[in-house]
Amino acid sequence: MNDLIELLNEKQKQAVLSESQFSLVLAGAGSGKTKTLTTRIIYLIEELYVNPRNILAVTFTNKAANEMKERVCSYSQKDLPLTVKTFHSFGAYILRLEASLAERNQYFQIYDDDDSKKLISEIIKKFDIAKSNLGTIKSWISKYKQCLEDYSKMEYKDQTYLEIYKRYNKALKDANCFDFEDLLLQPVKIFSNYEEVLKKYQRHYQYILIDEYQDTNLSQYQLIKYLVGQNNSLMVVGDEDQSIYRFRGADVSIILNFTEDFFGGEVIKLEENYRSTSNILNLANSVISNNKFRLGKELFTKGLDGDKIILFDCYDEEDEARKIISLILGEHLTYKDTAILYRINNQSRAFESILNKNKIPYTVVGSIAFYEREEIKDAISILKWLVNPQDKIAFERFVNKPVKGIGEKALVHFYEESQNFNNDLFVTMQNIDSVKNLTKKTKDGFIKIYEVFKDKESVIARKTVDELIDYYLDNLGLTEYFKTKDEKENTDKIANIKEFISSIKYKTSGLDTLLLFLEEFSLSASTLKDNGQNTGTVKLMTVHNAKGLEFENIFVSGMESDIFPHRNSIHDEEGLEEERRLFYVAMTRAKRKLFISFCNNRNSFGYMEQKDPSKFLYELKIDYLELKYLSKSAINTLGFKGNKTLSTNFLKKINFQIGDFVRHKDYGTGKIINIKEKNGKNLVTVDFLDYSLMDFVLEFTKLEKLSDR
DNA sequence: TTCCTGCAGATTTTT
DNA sequence: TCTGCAGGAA
Ligand SMILES: Nc1ncnc2c1ncn2[C@@H]1O[C@H](COP(=O)(O)OP(=O)(O)OP(=O)(O)O)[C@@H](O)[C@H]1O
Repeated sequence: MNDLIELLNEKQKQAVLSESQFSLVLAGAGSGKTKTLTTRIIYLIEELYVNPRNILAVTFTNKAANEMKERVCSYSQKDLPLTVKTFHSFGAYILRLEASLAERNQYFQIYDDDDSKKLISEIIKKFDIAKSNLGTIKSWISKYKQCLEDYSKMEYKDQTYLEIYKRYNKALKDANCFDFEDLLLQPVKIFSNYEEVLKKYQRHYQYILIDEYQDTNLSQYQLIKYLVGQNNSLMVVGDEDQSIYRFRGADVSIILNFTEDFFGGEVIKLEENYRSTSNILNLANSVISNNKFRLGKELFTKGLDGDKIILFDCYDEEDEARKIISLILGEHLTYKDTAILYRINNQSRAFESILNKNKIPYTVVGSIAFYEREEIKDAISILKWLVNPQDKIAFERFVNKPVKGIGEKALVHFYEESQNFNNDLFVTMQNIDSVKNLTKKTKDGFIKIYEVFKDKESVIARKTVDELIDYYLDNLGLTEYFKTKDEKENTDKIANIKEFISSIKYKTSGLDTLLLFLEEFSLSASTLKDNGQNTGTVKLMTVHNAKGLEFENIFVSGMESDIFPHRNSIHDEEGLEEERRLFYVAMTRAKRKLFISFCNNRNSFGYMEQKDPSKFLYELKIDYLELKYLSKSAINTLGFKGNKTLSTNFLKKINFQIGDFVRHKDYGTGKIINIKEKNGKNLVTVDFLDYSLMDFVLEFTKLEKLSDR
C-alpha cells in the first residue's frame, strides 16, 4: 500500500489519507483526480479495513466504473464486492430492489429516449398539439424530472404540458417501465417517502466517493444528499472548467457550493498536471482563461515543453480526414494511442470513409448508431417484451412485422381489453376472443403471435440470450422478412444481427441472465461492443465521450463556427462558456501531441457550405503553435503574423500522382495528366471524359481519387 | 383499415 | 444522404 501512496504528491496524499467526513478535491485537468479517488478506495480497504461492501463509488460512465473497479480489485488480487456504478445504474439497482415502492415490479424495463418519444407522441395525439413539438415536450419532461418536479424552476410554464406529463407517467407505470430520468427521480422519491428504506442504504454505503462531480444535476445531488447521513463519509472530485453536461441538467454551482452543503468540508486543490506537455497545457490555459464564470486555478507541469501544437486548415471534411491520416502516417503515430475528436457525431462519417479507404483500423467509441438500427431494436424489443409483457412500445415493434393485418385501430381495441388483464399483453392474447371488433384476419394474426410465445417461460429457462434472439426472430418470421429486405434493398440486416448476437457475452440461460443483459444494454449500449478487439485501432469519438480519457496523440477536428462552438449554444454567455470548456476538455486529453484542424468548406445535406474558423481559434496563443500547415489566407484571417509559408510538401504527400483517376463534383471523371508547382501551390491538369482539359489548384479543389496507387 | 411510396425536412452534446 | 410520415391506393 505504501508503495502506491509514495507515488503520489503531497496534495494527493492529503486527499487519500483525509480524515474529514466530507472532502472536495478541486483540480484541473490531468492532475490525478481519478487516480487519487481510486487510491483512496484502495487505502480504505487495505489500511482502514473498511468492508468493500460499504463503499459506493460513482463514476460518469459505465466504462469508467468498470475500469475503477478493475483497478481496485487487481490491487487486492481478488474480486471485491464494492459498488462502482454511474448514478443511473445505481438508481436502476435500487429500483430493482425497491420496485414495488415505485409502483413497478422487479421486471421493469428502461425506456430509451426513442421509446419515451413514442409514448409521448401517442399521448399528444389526444391534445391539440403539433407533432413538431414532440422534441420540445420530451426535453421539458426530462428537465422537469431532473429538477425533481419543481415547477418554479421551469422556464416555460404550461398546464397542458403538466397534463401530458401526468399521462406520460401513467403510461410508463402501465408499461412497467422507467425512463432515464426516473432512474434518479424515483429513488429520490423513495428515500424521501420511506425513512427506514433510506436508513438501510445509509448503513450500507458508509463511504461514498464521486468522480466528475462538476457534472452533477439536481436529482443526482439530492440522491447523494439523502444517502449521506450522520455517519457517512463523502469525497467528491471535480473540475469546474470541465463541466460540459449543462444540457442534461448539470449544474456547476453544486460543486461550488460543496462546503456549504456539506458543512465543514475540506477542500484540497491539486495543481500539478501529470498528463500533458507544457505547450499543450499552456495552450489550453490560454483558451479557458477567457471564461468569466470560473474560479481560476493554478495548473503546472514539470514535464517537457514538447512539440508545438499543429494547427491546420483543410478544404473540406474529406480533405481534413486525409490530412489527419497523412499526419498519423507521417509522424509515425501509433494507432492505438491516437484519437480523433469532434463536436458532433456525424463528423465521424468522413473520417470513417477515408480511414476505410486507406485501410487504417479504427473504432468509433460511444456510437449508438449500430443499436438504433431497425433489426437490432426489434431483437431487443422481443427480449424486453419477453420479461415484461406490459411493454406496448416493445410489442408494437414486432406484432405486425411481417404484416398480418394488425394495424392502428386493431391495437386500440386490443389495448382497451388489455386493461382487464393488468395491461399484460400476453394474457390479453391468450384471451383474444374477448377483444371486440377484430376481423378474422387480425385475430388470426394475434393468435399466430401467441402461438410463438405461449411456451416462453420454458424457452427462456432453456436458451441463452443469443439463442433467444435467433429463436424468436425465426419463429416470428423476422429472419425471413429481413432476408427479403436485404435482397431487395441491398441492406445488411441479417449480417448486423449476426454481429450483434456474437457480441453478446452472456453465455448462460435463464431469466436472471436475460434481465442482467437487458439492464446492461439499456444503460450502456454504447460500451457493449467494446470487447477488447479494439486494441491497435485509431479511436474516433465526440469530445463529450472523451471526458476523463487520455491519449498520446489527439486531433481536435472541425474547429469551425457553427460547429464548435455549436450554433445552438452561442446565444447566451453560459452556453458559449460551456463550449469553451468543451474545447478545453478536448485539448487536455493529449499527453504528447496535439493537432487542431478546421475546414474552409463543409458538406451539409449535400451542399458545400463555406465555413469560418471557430472563434476559439482566435484565442489560441501563437507561442505554442506550429503554423507550417496552415494556409496563408487562414493565417491572415486568424491574425497570426508569423507568416510561415505553406508546406507544399505536406499536400503532395497526401495523394495525387500523374496518371491517377479522379472525380470532380461538377466535371465528372478524369485523369491527371500533369502536376506542377505554381505560387507555392500544386496545379493539376485533368483530362475529363466529358469535358476538355482543366487546371485546378489542388489546395482549392475537391478532387476525389478513384484508384489507389 | 392497412399498406406502400415519394418527398420534405433533419443533426448537439448522453446516462 | 437518410428517414419518417402524409396521403392515396387496395
Ligand atoms: N502523482 C503522480 N505521479 C505520476 N503520474 C500521475 C500522478 N498522478 C496522476 N498521474 C497520471 O496523470 C494522468 C492523469 O490522471 P487522472 O486521469 O487521474 O487525472 P484527472 O484529474 O482525473 O484528469 P481529468 O480531470 O482531465 O479527467 C494519469 O495518466 C495518471 O496516471
